Amino acid sequence: MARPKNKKVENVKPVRDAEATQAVILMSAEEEFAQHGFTAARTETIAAKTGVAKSMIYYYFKDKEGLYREVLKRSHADLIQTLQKLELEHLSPDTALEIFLRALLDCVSRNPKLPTIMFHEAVQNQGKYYQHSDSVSIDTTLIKILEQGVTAGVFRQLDPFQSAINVMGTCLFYFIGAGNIQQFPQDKRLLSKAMLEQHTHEAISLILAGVRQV
Amino acid sequence: MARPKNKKVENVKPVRDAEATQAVILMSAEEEFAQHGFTAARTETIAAKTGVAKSMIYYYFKDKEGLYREVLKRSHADLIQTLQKLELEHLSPDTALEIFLRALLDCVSRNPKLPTIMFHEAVQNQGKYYQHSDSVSIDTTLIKILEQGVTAGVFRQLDPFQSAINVMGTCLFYFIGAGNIQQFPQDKRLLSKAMLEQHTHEAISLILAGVRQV
DNA sequence: GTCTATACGAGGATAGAC
DNA sequence: GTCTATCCTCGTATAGAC
Repeated sequence: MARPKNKKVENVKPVRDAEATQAVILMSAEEEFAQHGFTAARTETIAAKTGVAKSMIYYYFKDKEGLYREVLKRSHADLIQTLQKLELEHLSPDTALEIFLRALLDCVSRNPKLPTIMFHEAVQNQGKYYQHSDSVSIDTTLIKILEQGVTAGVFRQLDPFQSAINVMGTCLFYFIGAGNIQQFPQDKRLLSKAMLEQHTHEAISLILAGVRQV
Repeated sequence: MARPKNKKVENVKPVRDAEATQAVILMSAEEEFAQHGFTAARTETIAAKTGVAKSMIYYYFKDKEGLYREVLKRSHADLIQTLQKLELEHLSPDTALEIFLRALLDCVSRNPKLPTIMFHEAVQNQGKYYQHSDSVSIDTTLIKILEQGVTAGVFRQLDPFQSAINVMGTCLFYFIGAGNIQQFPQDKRLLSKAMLEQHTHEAISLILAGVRQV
């Protein structure tokens, strides 16, 4: 059976599309790093899931660390940007908090791997691949909101620093446990659209009720 | 300067105390596994921090996995036991919740490495080293308390399952971030006694206020 | 029980053909 | 740009002396 000439129907692999190749590597790498962290991640596993040769990783990203840095950068980009353009200054603390939380939860719902990536980076590498701007500034924003709420009297007497951490925990821990608890029947997977929306709602309710002055 | 005879002051190492050797290995291993998880942990690093030879790990624990299992078991023992003997059945849901939370936070404050060990196990290994009894039962207890509180009307309308996860997050996330955020001046280390007590207080306050019916 | 030395496999990285 | 084949370091695990 003859094929149309000038068309490689069989042997689809050598597409020679640089962008596409990088994209699949990055996607596979994000998954691997999210589950295992930098050290325990295997370049071979990353390559295997893409279909492209392992050496492509080194061609495009120099080495494992280069790939890791790129994954870290891209994973955080969306979150950083979203939170930066929030304009919370002129809002009341409780509205600001709700908007902040909704934005945060939207981001991580879109990219559920982000919390585990952050976690591995924080625990394993003590955050050494983070620029001082990144996740630090996230917490700073939240601390400020809480501080203003306390002084304004709309939030109860809480420690802004400690509470900021706990609030983040309420939002993000869900995604850390997700991998472990997801062996559930039906459409109760923790990362299904319905469950993610519910988590967003539940987390925001819990936090707002938790900080409010009674 | 002569030393008392029959006393090895110099060359302290060959003590030949089996229990002591195992103990130092386990302590060092717990630290290493807490930071890096099973795969990324290095037996050489574990041994180096103890002063005993690397081969002692294999002598006492067969292999890296055997050591890991033992660390896992011991780390969880305290928590499992403490929560099992709580007797929460005859208490009102809000009192039960507070007691449960205080017990949980006491345990993890005594052993701050536990949350990161759990985390690594959940994310990296998808909980495969867990028996079905362990951390699952922790959450089950919490879910039951929340359910009873909702039906009794003392808690607001919340989803017990989702809220249980979020409550755990409020308590435990602190310890996950601790390694990363601890570069703080003075006695503001996140794992200092004062800060741990404050965290216990802040977390309980946030949760109780967050679930209560208004 | 403890150590040193070493075997062996896994995994990161490179060379060179196509 | 992509692949295959190979190198070599690092890390687990064992052998054997003390």
